[in-house]
Amino acid sequence: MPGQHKWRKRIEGHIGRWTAPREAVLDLLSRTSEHLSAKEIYAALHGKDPSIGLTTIYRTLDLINSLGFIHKIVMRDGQARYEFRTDKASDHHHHLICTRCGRIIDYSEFEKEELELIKKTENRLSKKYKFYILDHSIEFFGLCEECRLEAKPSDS
Amino acid sequence: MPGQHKWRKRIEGHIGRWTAPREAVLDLLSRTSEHLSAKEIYAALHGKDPSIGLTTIYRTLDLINSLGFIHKIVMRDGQARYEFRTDKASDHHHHLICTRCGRIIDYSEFEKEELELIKKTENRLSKKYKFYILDHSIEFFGLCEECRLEAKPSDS
DNA sequence: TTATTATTGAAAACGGTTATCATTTTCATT
DNA sequence: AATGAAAATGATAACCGTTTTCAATAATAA
Repeated sequence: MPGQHKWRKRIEGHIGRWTAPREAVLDLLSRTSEHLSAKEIYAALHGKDPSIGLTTIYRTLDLINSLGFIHKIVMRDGQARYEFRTDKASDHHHHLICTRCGRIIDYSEFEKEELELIKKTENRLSKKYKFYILDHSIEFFGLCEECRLEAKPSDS
Repeated sequence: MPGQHKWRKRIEGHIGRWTAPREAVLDLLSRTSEHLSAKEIYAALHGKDPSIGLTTIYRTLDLINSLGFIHKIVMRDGQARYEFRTDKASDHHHHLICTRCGRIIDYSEFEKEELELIKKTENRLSKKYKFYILDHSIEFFGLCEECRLEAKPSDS
């Protein structure tokens, strides 16, 4: 199934050998808007093809993360979650994270103002602290609607 | 040594029983500007008083974190670090994190503009996503001066 | 001082992730 | 298409930060 995915030609050839597990992981992540954990990815893929191993999921995620094709988010419980990175600039977004159920909402609204301030701040911080800034993250923590209706706030 | 610390009267009485380990952890965190891990706190305190256990460090950190006296940051490697929270509003700050050596730099400059935008964004996001926002975090990732001079960028 | 009950420390368990290593697969070269 | 060297894989064990368990200890109210 060559050329099936828009992202394939962008990624193939920059990733070592093109193997079934690597394609499967990229395919799965590219199709979902969820922020999947390694275990969740393993469960999904192992269901279809029991020959795939959890170790390879981790290795593949490491690889494509270090190459910048996905984005790794470390949750407050120490578990990592992953999301596909498109090549569109509009892909950039931040997160609302529910501290009770762990749900993650992406938002990319208000980007212009935010981006402007971020850039300005980056410049200033770079100079002042002689820090070479490569990336940033903005996260809001709180309760999603469902959890707010049910619950007492959890820890943070 | 009662009343020795400014923070003591703020905290004592909201923390269950006032025990030696709890005072020691609070004391240590209040004296440093570093972002210590549980292990580092354990090493420091166990050195002076070998009767203190790592378990208690974790439990104490959990307790005072959930009471809001310290702030817990989960690093990208999954390890948590903790910093004391003063009662001053000026305490609020964000982080520059070196992805190579793990060094954390606090910054609180440019807070006015940032805070303004954050508040506005919070309001909009709260409404749009019906999300009750309790906290936020802004982090910049990159290389500190020392690491930039030496190294090839690491993963992120 | 005593009784009650929270807190503690040691050890074992836990959960996500990483290292080990023998086997399998890819792919450039025939 | 067949070969072979190197890369990638999967099962297992190890790792490491954190949490649970449980009997012993210490803090507070009476």
